[in-house]
Amino acid sequence: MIMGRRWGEGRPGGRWHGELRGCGYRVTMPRQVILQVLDEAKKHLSAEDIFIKVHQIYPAIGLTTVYRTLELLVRMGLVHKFDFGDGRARYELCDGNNEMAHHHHLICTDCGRVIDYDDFTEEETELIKKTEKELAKKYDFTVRNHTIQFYGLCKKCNALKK
Amino acid sequence: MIMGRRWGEGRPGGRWHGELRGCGYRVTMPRQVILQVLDEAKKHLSAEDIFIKVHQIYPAIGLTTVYRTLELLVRMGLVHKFDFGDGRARYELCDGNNEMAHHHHLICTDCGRVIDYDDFTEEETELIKKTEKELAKKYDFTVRNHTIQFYGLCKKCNALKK
DNA sequence: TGTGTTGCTGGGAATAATTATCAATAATAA
DNA sequence: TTATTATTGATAATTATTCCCAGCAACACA
Ligand SMILES: [Mn+2]
Ligand SMILES: [Mn+2]
Ligand SMILES: [Zn+2]
Ligand SMILES: [Zn+2]
Repeated sequence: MIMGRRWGEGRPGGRWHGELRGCGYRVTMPRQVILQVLDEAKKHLSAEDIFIKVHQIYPAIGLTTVYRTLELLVRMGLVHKFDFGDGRARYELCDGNNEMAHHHHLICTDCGRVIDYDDFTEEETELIKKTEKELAKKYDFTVRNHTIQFYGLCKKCNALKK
Repeated sequence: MIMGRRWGEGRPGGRWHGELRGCGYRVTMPRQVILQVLDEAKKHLSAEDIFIKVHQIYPAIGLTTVYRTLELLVRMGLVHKFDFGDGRARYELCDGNNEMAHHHHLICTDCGRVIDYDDFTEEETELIKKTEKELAKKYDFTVRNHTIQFYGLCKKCNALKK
């Protein structure tokens, strides 16, 4: 007797089968490929970036579906949506078991460069956890995630100012 | 002999005379009124909110000028620009000597409610300062300010889920 | 206190990201 | 396999923000 294997298991985008079904959503090709693209991405992508990458794997994809799916994944808490101030949203898979660890951002207000930053000190991680707990208690607010962004001037723009 | 008083001094929007002139900018009515409105605001306003309020004081104002001025003030570091994920930017006067102290945000991903949060512990404030210093050194990045936002479910939406 | 320079403004048009519509399609339960 | 209905994709619509440019006004310098 062969052990049953759930559909999509082992396939790049099929890893999230359980997550989707668990929330009562259907496991469709667009959803799988979008998740696969997000998973393989090493940096924050815009909706259009994602559309282009998905299109190479699954040409039938529509831009609307990309937006719709991203919104869904954000609601599900699987994806982070960021705004770096350039008029388009960026998306990153939340740190699960995968590549991209949770990180914060340094954003240059001059040239728009974004630096990912994830080598937190023990102290930092600890304090954030503690703060979240306190906020939860004080405001009766269930914290699901957070964004921390530092704005200023990057190395290059700093030099240019002098 | 009467002590000279700089133009606009004492007037609500004239408080920033020095800031503007110091950067080589002209002190115009739109700029003064926009700053006055931001100063009197108790909460984060959208560009349109600001336009409407300014319009009551200075009806000749144009929406374009509001956007232009806000961009200028953000570049000058006098104003904070936020994105709460509803498609429109929000603006708050940076904590100077004035009303609104520096604060962070709790954002409900369900209903969009935004809670201002500014009763930091000594520990929190300290760590942020320390982190900024470390980042400055490590990435050669001049930190000018930061945003910290916690996403999750507010009290009301939490109750509704059950 | 005039006057010239030029930074600043306002209205309207243009742009571009995101959403809404809706008939066709395909995932899932029976 | 078949029925149900969530999901999709093309297109149109929306909407925040930016561009453009002729007229205006702040202010440096008389
Ligand atoms: Mn990132
Ligand atoms: Mn606020
Ligand atoms: Zn830069
Ligand atoms: Zn809520």
